Amino acid sequence: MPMNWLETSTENCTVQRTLELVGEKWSLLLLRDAMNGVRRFDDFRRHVGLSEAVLANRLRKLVASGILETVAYREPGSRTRREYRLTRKGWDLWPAMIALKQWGDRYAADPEGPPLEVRHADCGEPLQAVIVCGKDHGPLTPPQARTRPGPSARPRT
Amino acid sequence: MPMNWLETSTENCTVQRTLELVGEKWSLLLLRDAMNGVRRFDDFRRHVGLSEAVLANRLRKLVASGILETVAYREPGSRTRREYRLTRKGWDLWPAMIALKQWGDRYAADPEGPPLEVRHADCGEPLQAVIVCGKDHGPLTPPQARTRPGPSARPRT
DNA sequence: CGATCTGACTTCAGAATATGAAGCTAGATG
DNA sequence: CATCTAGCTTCATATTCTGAAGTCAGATCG
Repeated sequence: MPMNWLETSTENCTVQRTLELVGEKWSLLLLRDAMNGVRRFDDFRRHVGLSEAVLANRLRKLVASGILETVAYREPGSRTRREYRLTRKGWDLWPAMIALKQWGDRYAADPEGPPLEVRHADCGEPLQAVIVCGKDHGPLTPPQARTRPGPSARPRT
Repeated sequence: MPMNWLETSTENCTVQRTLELVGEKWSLLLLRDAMNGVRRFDDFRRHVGLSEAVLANRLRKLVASGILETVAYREPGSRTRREYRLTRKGWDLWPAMIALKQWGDRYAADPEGPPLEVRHADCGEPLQAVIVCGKDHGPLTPPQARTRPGPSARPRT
């Protein structure tokens, strides 16, 4: 069992594995749009602004990993088509998306603010991503966290 | 002012701007390592496992955007060198990192668990990324959020 | 004082990935 | 049965990444 992070193999790092699924160029932007209700190939293509070849690849990959699923739909006067919807697994990336948006709102927004606001439906206050612990202590800051090797920590080869 | 997301320009989207800074391949993995105490060029290179050319580019970009800063250090018997440390702005990506790790811990970990554990120093409970609102209602789920165009929303051209 | 070592890069050729445009396909519709 | 369209594929070109080799400057060694 490695004693510190530099000696620990990153082969089974869960951040790394997450990024292998959603960390490619465009993937998180597709999920941003999906979380805002976009579902169709052409809407993704035009709104996100990526090439069709890459879009088809990314959607395939997100479906294969269970983050999106295809659902048949039919508009009157058109044939059956498939749209892409977030699964539970996909929606579980919502806190990460809000956390990225929150950072961008603070450090990268236009002076007037962000182009999209996400608020609590009940009270109208803006959302925040915070870190708490299993006993609801928090919000926590990095110095309040303790990091240790986990059960699958293996030494770097 | 656009009425819905599909008609809204993504040019000033804060998620997109965040990903332009940290969404390239390797960037978030470098920040993962930085948050775990890695500071030196060669340690990043060996532990993260990317090429030196790309590492130099990424570090330059992260320093240019104020996420990392270089600090001179000197080990006895060596010349002065520079190490890379997270700034406040860089540490503010911590909730996003924890949120990505949390998703990976749930959906992409080895059966035994993750190779790294992050717990509350005081009570030992694992950390969680949760979404709350400014009045501390929460944790919130996607259906409890309301999304609207923000102050800088512009129509798509 | 010249030779060697080391950490931190830079350069470069070849491989992988993205872009933009054109083409294909299968069910409507006229 | 010819045309239209959303949803892909294919392909040539451009960008980005990889792996290896080379550069540089300030130690230390002999």
